[in-house]
Amino acid sequence: MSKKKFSRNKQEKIALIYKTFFNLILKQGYHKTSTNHLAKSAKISIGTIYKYFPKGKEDIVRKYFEESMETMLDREDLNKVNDVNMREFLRHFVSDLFKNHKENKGYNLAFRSAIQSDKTLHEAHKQKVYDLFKIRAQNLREINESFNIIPEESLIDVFVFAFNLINAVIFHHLSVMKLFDTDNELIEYLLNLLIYSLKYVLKT
Amino acid sequence: MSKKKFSRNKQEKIALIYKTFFNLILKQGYHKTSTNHLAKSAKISIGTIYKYFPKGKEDIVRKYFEESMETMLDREDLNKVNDVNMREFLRHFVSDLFKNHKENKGYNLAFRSAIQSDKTLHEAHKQKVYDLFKIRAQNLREINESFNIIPEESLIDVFVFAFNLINAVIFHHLSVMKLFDTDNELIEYLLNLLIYSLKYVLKT
Amino acid sequence: MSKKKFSRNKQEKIALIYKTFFNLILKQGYHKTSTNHLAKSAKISIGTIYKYFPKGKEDIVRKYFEESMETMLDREDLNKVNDVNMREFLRHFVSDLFKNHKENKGYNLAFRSAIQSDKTLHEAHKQKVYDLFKIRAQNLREINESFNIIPEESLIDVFVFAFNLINAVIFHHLSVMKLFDTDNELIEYLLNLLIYSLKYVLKT
Amino acid sequence: MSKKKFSRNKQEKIALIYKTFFNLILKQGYHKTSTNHLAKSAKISIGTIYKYFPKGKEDIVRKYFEESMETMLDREDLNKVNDVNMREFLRHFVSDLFKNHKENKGYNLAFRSAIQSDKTLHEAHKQKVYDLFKIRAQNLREINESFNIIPEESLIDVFVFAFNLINAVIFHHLSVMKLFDTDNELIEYLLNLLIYSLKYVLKT
DNA sequence: AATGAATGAGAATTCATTCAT
DNA sequence: TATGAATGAATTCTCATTCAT
Repeated sequence: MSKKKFSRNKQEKIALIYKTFFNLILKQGYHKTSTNHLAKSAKISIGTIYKYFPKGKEDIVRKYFEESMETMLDREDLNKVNDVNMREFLRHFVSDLFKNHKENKGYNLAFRSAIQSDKTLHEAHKQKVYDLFKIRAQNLREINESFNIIPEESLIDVFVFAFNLINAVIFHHLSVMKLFDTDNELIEYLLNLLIYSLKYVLKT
Repeated sequence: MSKKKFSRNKQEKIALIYKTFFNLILKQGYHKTSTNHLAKSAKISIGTIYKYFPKGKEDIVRKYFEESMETMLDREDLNKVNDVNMREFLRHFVSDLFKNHKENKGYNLAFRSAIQSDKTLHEAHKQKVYDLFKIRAQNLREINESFNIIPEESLIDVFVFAFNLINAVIFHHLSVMKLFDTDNELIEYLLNLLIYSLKYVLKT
Repeated sequence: MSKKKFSRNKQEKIALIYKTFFNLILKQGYHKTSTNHLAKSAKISIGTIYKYFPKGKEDIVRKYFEESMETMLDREDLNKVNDVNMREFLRHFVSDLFKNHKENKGYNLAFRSAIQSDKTLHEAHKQKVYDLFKIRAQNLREINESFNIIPEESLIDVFVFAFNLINAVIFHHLSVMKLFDTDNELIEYLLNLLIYSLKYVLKT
Repeated sequence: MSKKKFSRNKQEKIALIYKTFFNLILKQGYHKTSTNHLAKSAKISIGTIYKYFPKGKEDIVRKYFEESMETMLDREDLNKVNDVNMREFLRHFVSDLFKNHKENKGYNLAFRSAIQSDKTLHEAHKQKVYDLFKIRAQNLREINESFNIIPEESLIDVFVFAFNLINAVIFHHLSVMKLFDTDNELIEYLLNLLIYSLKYVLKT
């Protein structure tokens, strides 16, 4: 019981750190948001922050991304792919990204801001995205034979590319200007964009 | 005459600062590039940098932005559209953005970083982009009647969207990995992407 | 308990900063005493100084002023005047100013320098001095009826004048050359100066 | 002719430098007034300032004082002293100081501010005052035998002391609060103060 | 586990002064 | 003589990170 309670406190504190940190980034930008400032804002000691995130700011951004991606990519249905529901699979992919963005709009804006401000972070993020899609690509190739025609590297590259492309559109739609009347319209558009891109890049 | 010489030196020095700064950013990222470091790299004294750019790094980015935006807006060939070949016009648009990105990668990185901690710059940038496309949209509507069905505002929005989308793809492509064998292939892909997006959003 | 210990260290550290700072100023003058130099001298990190005095040198002077003025205003013996011995009261006044000057010479030097570039501080100082003498003047008028002929405002003005005059003499005496063999001689001289000035200005 | 013209230009430029410099000090304080800032304000090149004042700010303050003192002390009547007109001699001394202060109030305030902000300047000023009164004391002792009773050093000290005392009162009167109804009243008061002080210090 | 005082490398910035033109 | 671009040492100040309590 005490374990659970501690763990809940821990989770609450981490959530508070994320929330405060990303809010500050949104207000002041990544660089001007210092760990000390974050500690004061969150009314948590700087020591506690370094306990959960030993590498400081970088760790906060990194871990936030890992957590949000891992929950998203752990969906069961994404692992059931066959020829018939390939389009459906991609639709899920797009739709999940969109949902995640929509639900965590503020966080994701701040996250983007952080990544664009810091080269180390940017590189680390790129690597993480690559690693995540490597696992996914390997999975896909195990499950669905039709993917074996494509070399693993290419498959990963295409996923990464698609991931970034879709994120860019969603980001633009959510924060710059709304171009689509309904969410479904946007998702349909993104899906077509994705399929076209895949076909183009994979030359099929 | 002596005045001219001074003024030439001044321009050369400013050009040197720009060049060195954006190269350093390319290597190390924006916030790891300090003004002192920049001075050493450019073999210029720190005082000289602060003479021309009193607010330091932010000023360098902002002034380069102001200067380069003027040239961007003045490009005659892009503002003169004829109805002979719409696809050709859009290809120019894409190809130009691509060239610009390739040539100014350091600047673009710097700009993305600088924008985070400088809301005025951010707004100025958005405004400039909007103005740029307002002119183009008006041009298009004058020359090609089919655009008159679309309200001017929507047309501008779509262009801004396309601009950001293409920038995102190019940015991603350049910094992450090469999915396209040649630049022309990428441009062709982007062109199709753009045309598809325009059609979709404009519902034509 | 741990809190108390922290708080004691904090006060000790602040006291150390004051002491070191005013000693350095005595040796080198205000503007040649840099915060880094101060940190090294006090064997304290520069960060600690900026923790307690976020605006650096100006803050050190200002905070010391605020703290010391409170003590100065709180001196009971000076605020209790009886009519037994007016001359004795004025001697206290002079002697106190003299002691204060001798003990806080570094601070006084610093203060004079700091005031030059800080109008708020200057005004605050003038106000404090005024308030200080307002209380004394009121006291005097309550106790000694002969002062009731003089309007309160005039009485305060005369005190402020005397305060500044005596400070000027002491300051000059301490920093330039010794014309008086003993401190008591100087005090006696100042007392006569004061009494003569009061008589002259008040036309009594 | 050309020589005269140049020389007039030079004098005008020097006057302009004094005026601008002391105005800036009055506004911002001594330290915050940089030579570069001064050059811009006076619309004179920084090189020109360093031509006339090779040691920069320090030189400006120093030379201003020397010039104003030398004109003041060059008065003929000051050199005609005898027992009878000793009081008259001192009255001249006081009255001249007061006139100088009144006519150059702004400059003198700024000068005071400069000296209080900079130890080197302060020391140099003290030395200069000492030197000036040394010459004067020697003069006096040559002309008027009654001064020979007093050792030279003491005589200088007393003059310096009196000079500072009177300056302090005048400064206070002119810039802090007016305590005397007419100038003559102030001068009479100062004269008495001076005579009393001299008597006290010289123990005669 | 939690705290927050303390650290100090290093970034930003100023300014007196020089010197080529 | 006059100019003002250029210099760089010295200063102010920030912030990620550690560690004793």
